[in-house]
Amino acid sequence: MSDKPTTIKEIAKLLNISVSTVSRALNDHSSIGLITKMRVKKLAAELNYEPNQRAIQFLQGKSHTIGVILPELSESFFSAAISGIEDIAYKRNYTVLLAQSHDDQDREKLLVEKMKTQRVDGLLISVSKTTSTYEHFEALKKLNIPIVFFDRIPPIKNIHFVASNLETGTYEAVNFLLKKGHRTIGMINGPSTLVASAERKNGYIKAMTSQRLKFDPSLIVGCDLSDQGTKEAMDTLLHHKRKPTAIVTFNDYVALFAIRHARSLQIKINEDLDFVSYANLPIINYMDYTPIASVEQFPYKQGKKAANILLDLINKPRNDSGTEQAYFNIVVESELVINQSK
Amino acid sequence: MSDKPTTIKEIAKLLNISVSTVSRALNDHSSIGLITKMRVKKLAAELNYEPNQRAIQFLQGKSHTIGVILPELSESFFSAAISGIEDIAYKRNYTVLLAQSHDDQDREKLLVEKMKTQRVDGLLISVSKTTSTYEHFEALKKLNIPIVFFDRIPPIKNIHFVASNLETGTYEAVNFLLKKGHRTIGMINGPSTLVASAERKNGYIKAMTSQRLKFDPSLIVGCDLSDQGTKEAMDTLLHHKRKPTAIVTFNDYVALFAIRHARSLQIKINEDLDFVSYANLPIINYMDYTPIASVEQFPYKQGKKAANILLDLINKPRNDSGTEQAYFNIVVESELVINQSK
DNA sequence: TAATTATACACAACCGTTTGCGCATCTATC
DNA sequence: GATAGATGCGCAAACGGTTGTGTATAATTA
Repeated sequence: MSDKPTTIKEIAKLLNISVSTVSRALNDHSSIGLITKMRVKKLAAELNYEPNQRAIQFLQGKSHTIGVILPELSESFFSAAISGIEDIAYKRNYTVLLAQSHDDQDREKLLVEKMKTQRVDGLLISVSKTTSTYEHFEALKKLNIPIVFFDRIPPIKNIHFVASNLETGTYEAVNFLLKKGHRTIGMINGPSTLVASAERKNGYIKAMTSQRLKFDPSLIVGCDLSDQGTKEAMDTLLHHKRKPTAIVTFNDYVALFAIRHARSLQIKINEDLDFVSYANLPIINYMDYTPIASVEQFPYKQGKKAANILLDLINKPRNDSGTEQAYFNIVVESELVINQSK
Repeated sequence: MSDKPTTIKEIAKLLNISVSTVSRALNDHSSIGLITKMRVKKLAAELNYEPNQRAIQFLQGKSHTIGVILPELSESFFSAAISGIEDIAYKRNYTVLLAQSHDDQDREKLLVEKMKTQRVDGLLISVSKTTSTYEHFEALKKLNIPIVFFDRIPPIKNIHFVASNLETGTYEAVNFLLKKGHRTIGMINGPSTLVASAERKNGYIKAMTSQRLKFDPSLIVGCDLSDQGTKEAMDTLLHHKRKPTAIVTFNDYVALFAIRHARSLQIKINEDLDFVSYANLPIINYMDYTPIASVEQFPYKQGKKAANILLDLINKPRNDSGTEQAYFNIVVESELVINQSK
């Protein structure tokens, strides 16, 4: 029946007062008399009046909206992250515009563009794997739309970001294995192009050398993270002249496949061979043969932190003068979690 | 340096022409001369002009935005669904406003309210578990903002919805087990308050009776879906006078825990006891002891379908006359997927 | 050549709300 | 009783586009 939402004009007309009076009455402005305020509020309530946010956003040049671009929403890391982002946005009365790049650079560029024309107040982004140029972010910077990069950080200077430091977690993980008595520890690492691979490697090296053990580079094998690649990496390690008694895998998918492969070779998991991985999968606890420990990256927490930083940037007094801008480079320490169930 | 985005006014002033001419030139209106068009477009490109979508949305009373309210983004079913929703929205040039209710009725109400004040063109929602009243949806209806309910459907009349029919999938699942030779089939079902539990039960009964087998209600045990509840349900079934040789579990979490419990009792999975479950978890394929088959609900596909229906509703010519409104009640058939890896 | 018709642009209203400013009316002060 | 200050409200501009209508100039036709 009723079609268009009630406007302030209609209220004004019905009460024979001006729109400005209605507006001020609703906002409890001091210059409006008590009786008028009451009359306006009463009618507004009856008509289910609600201010048109689009109009206000337009008028004020603020959208109270943040854009979020993630590679893949169905990846549990990112869905946990967006959950944290949305929680903070909700709490701080912001709205979330969501989009996924599907790890496609071109789509990512289009999405950044779209976010810009949508006039988001800020952007939170985890860049796609294929992204190799970064000019599309410059445009936002020029418009003073803050960007907070998240988890997947582009290799450029002067940016805000939140990411986990896998080095410390890896260090803990390897140390944990060393304390358990392992001396030959293998690692199935990711592609060397990823920052995350380097961090894992560094953590490994630090742990070994801190125990005055010699670092053997051949115990770290690269992997394209596919099932086939994992299998090949495992075979390389298992045929190594110093056969490892424990293996650190790049992520849970790799771990699970590696474990399965090892079991098919009659290797006894958690007896002959221990695994440590990085937590991507929530249900690892339900499984039978699992890594004995995981490096947890706290995606939900990271999402919350990134969102908070972005909103702080949006609401901080503008950096009008030529004073130097500070960049938030937040590192969420990863942490080793010993698998309880085993 | 540059602060505010370029506006059409600035272009007009620089070229000494009117804003309307600039607008029409940019939109290739026929009444604008070729030379003028070129000049305008050239300058617009130089100034990186982009139309302010917020202004256009405001002017046209359309936001080209759909709201999506889901209970929990970190649940894989919903993250897969939002992925499908976003893909369709992107393809059809709509924008997604995302929020999660955390299965809290009050928060859900607030979010619906917020979506309304944000003037979304339509709403896609999977209602929270605790939602028991439904007036907050009525307000949207009055404003002609279409709602498509999704997966979790409220028990009210005259609504659009997309949901999966678990009855057919369950029927297939039980039938599959019967064909494999099983005669005593147990079921760990969910709380009887859920529609989904009834659907599973009905599918079970239909499959049994269609094979002229007697339906034994005591072989279906309810479960609160907790680990402890699962364990108790399993014990009930395993101590049943007719010990089942196969069990259908409410979801993968229940299945995995049930399997672990059975194994701890020295029961040989897939020899002494077969399991069939409902697919919630993407990585079930990586596991060692898994259900031999799963009822797949295609959340990604459901998300796409729901989004498409919503956008069709938004863009269909208004139902001005008193003609009856048709309601989309789309049922996405669930489907039995035989576990390949076993 | 005058009348007609395109052509190419400008003017102005509009969307819903906020907000600075101006202007009455009333009360208090001297 | 005149003046000052407070009180309560209206007017109008502004945000950035779109679009219907008006109008001057140029091209076409009779």
